[in-house]
Amino acid sequence: MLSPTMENLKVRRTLYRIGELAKRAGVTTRTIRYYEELGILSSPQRPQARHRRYSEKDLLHLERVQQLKSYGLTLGGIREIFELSREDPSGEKSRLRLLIRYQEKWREAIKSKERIEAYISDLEWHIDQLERVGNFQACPGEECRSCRYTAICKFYNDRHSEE
Amino acid sequence: MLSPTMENLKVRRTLYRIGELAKRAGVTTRTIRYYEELGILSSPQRPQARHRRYSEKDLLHLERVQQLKSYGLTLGGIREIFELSREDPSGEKSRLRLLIRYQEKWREAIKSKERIEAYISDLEWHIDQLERVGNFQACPGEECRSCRYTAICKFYNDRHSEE
DNA sequence: GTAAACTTAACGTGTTACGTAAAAATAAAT
DNA sequence: ATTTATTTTTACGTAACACGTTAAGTTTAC
Repeated sequence: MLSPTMENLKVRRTLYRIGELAKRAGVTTRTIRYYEELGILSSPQRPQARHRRYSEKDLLHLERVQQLKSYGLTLGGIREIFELSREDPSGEKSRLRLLIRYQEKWREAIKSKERIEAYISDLEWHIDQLERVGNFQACPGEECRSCRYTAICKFYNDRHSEE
Repeated sequence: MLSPTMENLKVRRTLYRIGELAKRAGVTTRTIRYYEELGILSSPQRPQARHRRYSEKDLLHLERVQQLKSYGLTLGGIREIFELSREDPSGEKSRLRLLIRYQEKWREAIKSKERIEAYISDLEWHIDQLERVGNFQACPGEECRSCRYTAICKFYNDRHSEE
């Protein structure tokens, strides 16, 4: 465990102003202030309550935001994730609540994944159709009756097999 | 092949006005007109150039829109898909162009899938942390140095192992 | 012939993720 | 001690998205 003095030196050596933090993270200062406003980045220390000063840690947080954004999360979703992280999981009860909320997010993500997998299957059907020369079928369409692949085609077939 | 007369009878028997089509598809009339405006649904026939009349086929198209929406596509993306479907793939050249564009969409979808899979892994890491009682690590954070799971942690470790 | 449904046109809404001044204060450089 | 650069807050602007909501008139159904 490092002494407080050493930690302080270490931190103080790498204090950025907002412009430099922005440059390092590849965003604008507006973005950083906006994230602070949304509660995504915590308000940094300000010597004499003036300009913001950022540490290496703040840079990491900002990069974590970029990473979560790359997953396709909105800023709202990212804030929720960060709120989870900020919760104190020391008590057994709060740890369990936290676990449950992470699991909820997991289930949501699994659903998104399933949706996109259905879309991919759909596209693959079209690609397969196109690869068999001269056998292309539009979906939905009159020509598509023999297809049992998608829900729509199934619906179409069902409706026309009545009567 | 059915005679034109029979086809006409068949079609005429199932002509909907916009309100009924909306009810059947579970949308509002505004939505239907909006889709027409965007070129997602083609303009339906209008006897004496007055009110819109929709066939069973139009209902299928509308349901196809719902399906594509359920995949997470925007209306813009759906329009693009429909534009592909409308292209005539009879010529070898246009069939190939069509194939390529579908493959582009496929690659995009695969990327989306990869993004969400990364997010799921991320969540699973957190859940795993929480399931080991008393061993929770925030990300990013001081406590997280031992983690080699995410890019951020790796970055964090790299930076602090210099010197 | 009256009520219900439809027509177009156009403005409104709420969310998202910032951009872009403006005017004043502060920090850095010389 | 200036001058210059950067940062501060406040606040209006924006552009896409997917419709909602009048409004005022027209058509269709009963």
